[in-house]
Amino acid sequence: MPISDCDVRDPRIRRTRQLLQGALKQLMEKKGFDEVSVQDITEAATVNRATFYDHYTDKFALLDAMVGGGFHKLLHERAVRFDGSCPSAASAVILATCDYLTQMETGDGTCQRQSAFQPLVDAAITRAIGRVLSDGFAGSEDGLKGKPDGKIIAAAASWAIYGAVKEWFGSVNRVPAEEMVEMVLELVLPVLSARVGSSAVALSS
Amino acid sequence: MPISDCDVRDPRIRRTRQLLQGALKQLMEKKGFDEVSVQDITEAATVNRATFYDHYTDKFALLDAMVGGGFHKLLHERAVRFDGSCPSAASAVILATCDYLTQMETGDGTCQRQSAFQPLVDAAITRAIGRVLSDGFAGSEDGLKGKPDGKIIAAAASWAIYGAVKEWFGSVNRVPAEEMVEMVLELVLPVLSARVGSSAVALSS
DNA sequence: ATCCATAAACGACATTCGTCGTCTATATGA
DNA sequence: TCATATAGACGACGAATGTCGTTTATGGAT
Repeated sequence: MPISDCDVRDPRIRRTRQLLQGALKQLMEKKGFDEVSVQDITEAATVNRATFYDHYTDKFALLDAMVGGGFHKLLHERAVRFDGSCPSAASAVILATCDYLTQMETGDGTCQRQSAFQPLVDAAITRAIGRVLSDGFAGSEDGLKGKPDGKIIAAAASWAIYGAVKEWFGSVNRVPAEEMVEMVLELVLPVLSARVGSSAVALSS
Repeated sequence: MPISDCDVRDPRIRRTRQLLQGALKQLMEKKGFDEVSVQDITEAATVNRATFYDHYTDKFALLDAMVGGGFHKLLHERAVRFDGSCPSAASAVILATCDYLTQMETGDGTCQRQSAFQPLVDAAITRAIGRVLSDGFAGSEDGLKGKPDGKIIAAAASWAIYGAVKEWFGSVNRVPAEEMVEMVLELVLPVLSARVGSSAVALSS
């Protein structure tokens, strides 16, 4: 009984997925991700274990959906949109990334040092950032000679943003997020402007 | 019987790990990563299953070590070193990334569409790139006011490089690697130069 | 050549995983 | 309201996982 398509209109599907994601989120407040079994999740969600596999291939897929969905929701709540060029929209994306990582922080040091957890989170968030940026580069699909197209730029920029923010987040004595946003923006703006930029970027020291 | 420290000098340890990595690599030429069980690996490696867990917490950790080690080996073979500034060393890193992703390509469409595989690979390679770049920024640990320090820049740059190359690799009708290297270099150079760069980067169109 | 530390082999264990078929409950449209 | 399609519950299954404790074999140092 695999779920037919991706018919999110059916309230039963939404309900079950919400329950599963909620259960995982709740369980992760006390345990590490890989100490949580699918049984634990379905038990806490009052959902049959077999039903879990109707929705997600494994708990990694659930985590992915949860993180990606959560970050996307945050962007939506803040009405963040990237208009293709650069100005404050990029800042909003960067700040959202900082905030999301911060809000995801677990209580004490029982934190995540597992094998697959962090990479999954990284991938989910990076993908979400990439979508926002890609959407910004919508119409201008110009594949001009030698110029990187929008997809490459969006990929480079989104990964750069996340990499920088992750590094910031992992550092001791974190600088305030607003300050970090400025630094990252400074780093990433030239990347986002590369569609029209000159090839040799001369920087004054 | 967990392995004492990380005493790679003991030939027994090196032998076992090499066997395990070789077995996984070999098995992945025919099966997808998540279709390979730990049993399969240890069987092919003629290593006891319990011994596997003396070396790696799970097969994800093995994959991580394999990919990270492989990429690091490639860089070492090519004597790639990043001297802190920018010139052709960055190109070498980018090209190596292109080549490594290409060489990792599996035969046919039985490819990797699993949940945790790609993120793990991404993380391992990104980390390896980050190490090279970080090493380049060794001595100059200047935390000047408002300026991003070397770690942030290295993180942003390494993630940007990998994100761009990954996008390139996933695209249909791939442009030649050399051409890609140029594009990525153009995108990333301003990031790498940010330590001394001015805050407002004006680009002529 | 001998001794000691330690890696690897081995068997066994409870637990979890992923999948299956069947039956019940619920949503949607006529 | 009723019919139908489909999601969820349930029980069961073989396989894989992760962890033991014990025994054997190997490497390095004296």
